[in-house]
Amino acid sequence: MRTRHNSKTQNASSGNENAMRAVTGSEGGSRVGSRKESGTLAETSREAVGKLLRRRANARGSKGSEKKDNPVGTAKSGTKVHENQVLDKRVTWNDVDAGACSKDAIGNSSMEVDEERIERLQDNFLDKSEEMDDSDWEDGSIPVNHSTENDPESHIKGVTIEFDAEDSARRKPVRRATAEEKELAELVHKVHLLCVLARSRIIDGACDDPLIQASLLSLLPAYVFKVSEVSKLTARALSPIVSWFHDNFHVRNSDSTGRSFPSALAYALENREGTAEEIAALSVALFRALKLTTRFVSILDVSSLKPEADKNESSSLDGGRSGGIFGSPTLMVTRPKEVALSLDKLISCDKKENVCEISSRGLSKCKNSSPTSYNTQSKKSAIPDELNDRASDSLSCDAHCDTSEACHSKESQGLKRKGDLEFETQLQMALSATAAGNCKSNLGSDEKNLNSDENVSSPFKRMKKIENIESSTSHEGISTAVGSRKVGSPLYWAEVYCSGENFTGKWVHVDAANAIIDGEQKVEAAASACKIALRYVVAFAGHGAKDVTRRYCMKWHKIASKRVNPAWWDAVLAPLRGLESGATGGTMHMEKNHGNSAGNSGHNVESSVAARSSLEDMEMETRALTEPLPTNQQAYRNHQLYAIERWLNKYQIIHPKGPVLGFCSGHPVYPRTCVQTLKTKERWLREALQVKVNELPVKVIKNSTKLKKGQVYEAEDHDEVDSKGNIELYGKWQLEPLCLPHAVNGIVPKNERGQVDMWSEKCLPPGTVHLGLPRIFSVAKRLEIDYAPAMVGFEFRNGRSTPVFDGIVVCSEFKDIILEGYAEEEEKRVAAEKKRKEAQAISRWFQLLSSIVTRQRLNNCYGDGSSSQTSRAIQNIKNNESNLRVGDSQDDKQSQECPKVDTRDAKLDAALVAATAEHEHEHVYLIEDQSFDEENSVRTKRCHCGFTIQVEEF
DNA sequence: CTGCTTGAGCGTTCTTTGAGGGAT
DNA sequence: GATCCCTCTTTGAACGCTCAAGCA
Repeated sequence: MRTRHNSKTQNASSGNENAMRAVTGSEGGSRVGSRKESGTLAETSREAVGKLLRRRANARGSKGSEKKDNPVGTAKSGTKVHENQVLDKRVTWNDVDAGACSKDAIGNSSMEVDEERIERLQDNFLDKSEEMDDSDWEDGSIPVNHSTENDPESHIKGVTIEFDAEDSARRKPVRRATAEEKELAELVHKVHLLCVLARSRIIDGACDDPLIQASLLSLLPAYVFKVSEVSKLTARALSPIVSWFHDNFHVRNSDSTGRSFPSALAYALENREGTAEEIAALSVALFRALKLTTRFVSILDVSSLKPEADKNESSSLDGGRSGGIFGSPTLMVTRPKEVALSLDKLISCDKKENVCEISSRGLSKCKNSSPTSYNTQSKKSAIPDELNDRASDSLSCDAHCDTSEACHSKESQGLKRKGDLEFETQLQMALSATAAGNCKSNLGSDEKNLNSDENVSSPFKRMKKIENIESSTSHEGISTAVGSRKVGSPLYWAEVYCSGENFTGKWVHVDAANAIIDGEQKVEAAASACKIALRYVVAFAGHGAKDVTRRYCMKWHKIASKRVNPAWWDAVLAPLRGLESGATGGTMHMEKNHGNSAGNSGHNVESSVAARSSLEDMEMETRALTEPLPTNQQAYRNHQLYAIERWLNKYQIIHPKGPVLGFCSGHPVYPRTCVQTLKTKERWLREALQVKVNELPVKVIKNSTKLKKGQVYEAEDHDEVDSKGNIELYGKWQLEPLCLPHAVNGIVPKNERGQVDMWSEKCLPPGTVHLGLPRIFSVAKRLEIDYAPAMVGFEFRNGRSTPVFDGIVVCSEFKDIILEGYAEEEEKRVAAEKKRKEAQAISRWFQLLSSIVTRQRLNNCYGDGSSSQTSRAIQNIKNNESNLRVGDSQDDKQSQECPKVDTRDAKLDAALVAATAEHEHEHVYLIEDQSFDEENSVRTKRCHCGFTIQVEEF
């Protein structure tokens, strides 16, 4: 009885009604039910739910096969049941939604569900439900909603569907993003990118605020000032200032005060604590105040370029973030509950030589000896305090600082959020991946390692346990990993130009908030641990920007596909790049240093800036060209640098076969530059290239296209299936420039079809010209000059491809003659065309006037009420005509209702209106009232009512 | 958990050179 | 009878890219 269409209508039109009814037990759905042929929706739902419950009771354990061997009824009834499930799902979601307003209805006050998210889920579901087949319906257990147990009817009406996660995952319909969705995602990505770029420029601008800088300088102890006096700045020299900054400024739980960024920065400075963004900005401001060439660097964490990516994330990850671009960590209003957990753990274990560690001793000393820093934190909530403690402890690499203890300490205050656990696990993983074994010296014993191993697993297990607990309560089908993602992630830092590094100078990564110097290699791992896509790392200075992703990204091939079209991105950054290089190169400090370091006083500022910029570009280029070989084969499919033969497509080949750069799963890896594209002879011809004599095809592939009937017969007759069934391909190295036969004796060399294929100008036979003019072939024909139609391509018309011609090809010597002839011909043609049009116009006028006269005569003879309509129509035509001649700008409606005439006499106007309205007036054109304009051959006839008509006389 | 293989879905690219019937 | 002009059935198959599932 009911069809899918029915279901959709209900979903779309009465979802809320269903929800209300389900929750409150009201009769809100009766209107919907009345649309059905028999039974209300409620009844149908009840019946279906009952069936479902029976089915589950009878056939539990055969979820997958339920559809096939439905024990209840026919396929039709199966559809019916599924449909009710759909309705019930909506009911449940709406329950949740409604529950946000009236918790008592649900009785589950602990349920924290983002309404927006639910709406999106509903929308997604509605969208998808339209596309789903019957096979896509999911089964689910249906416990009675206890919240409504007071209502006797609600046992059935208020139904909660318990989603079987495993089942739904297994049977999740494969739905791929459409082109439209992809386009939308790309647009959102671009807009988001621009927004975040603009935001970062604002931050960068705020870092230049002289007041902020002066305030920071006033706080600075004398010993730190030395850094500004160093002639050849090195990363190590930055250590004291970074240490001081780290001790005095803290990342705190953000509050959305809604301040503008500059005032928020001032506020953060005053309180010596702020968001990660603010603290990073303050560090940049401090460095700039010390006349260090400094950039503000940010990971532009924007919405995904792919439509599905965000959806997947949203369904499984951070609910707060998942709301598209607005949930991003680079919010205009900072997100709540940001935890100041940091990368401190990472640095503590990194013993890399070029990393300047901040001594934990110094920190603890500072903690103990300077109570001011604690005083400033007195306003903080307990959690950030504890987290700071934890972070500090971890920094000191103390045995007591491990995550397990953090867990335990946290545990003592109640259950830790699953998100925090997840994050810690991720951080642990990143830590172990990036700095495995580096802690040995501090930890001192294997026991510690064992401990740490245990600790890695411990929160993980715990998290799973919590997951189980939460899923068992099954109050919400949505992941509760809220806030787990991108917390404490490295999103902002500074880059300080150190002229004393690397002989030529170097931009050094400085994350003052986390007390990390020169930790550029750790950014990727840390970002990965925090599930941040490291797609765009942009450095800002002087309101300009430069993409420095290459410096922080070791696996470019992984992110290249996640970045926007490079041409667009380059165009966006083009105007900013100049500003940035201008700002980072023009300081006195730099000039002095460069002069000293280069030891060449002849260098001026501009050249040094250019040199610095190009050196950095070279550095990043070098990184691009020296990317390590991927270890998995898939990565070679579209790798920009490397290729393996296996992933080439049918028109590609490795030539020459060398050098072999390495091996991946036994496959030799070649440079991508060795990949050559092959084409057929005909295809090369289009590029004005021909295969050299005696060259054999480098590759032969099967022609899989089906031959037409005639061709098949022909092929069979001549036994040429093999020769025709293969496609011979040639490489570029087998080619030479196209050498077409020269035109001789005014004869154009043609192909077998008697034409010239004009794929490009290069395809033109020597001694000929292409005249791409319409109808020019007739001139050549008339002048008896040899020519060939110029075919410029194909187009599909009426289901088949047809050649497209554009003019002709003739020998050069006839070009002028033909063009002259063409000009004459065109002149004649234009004249003839004009003549024809005039004749046509005369003919049409004659027809029109004859018609009018005839109608008028008939009207005079036989006119009565019946003809009034025609008469009115003629009248209107006349009136409009007269209006047009007057050039009145009034609109049509007005001209029809209140026709204007040549004369402005109001009385006549009124008379005309009256006459027109009553259709009783008959115009009379007296000869003495007529005038004739000889110049234009126009005769103007006037009626005594004021109506005029102009007639063209020939 | 990661990487590989395989299969499927979807979008893009490539293909490619009339015939018949009515009017003039 | 020759020639011109208009309309008809407005492709569809292969390939490449991407993703998900299954497996090791």
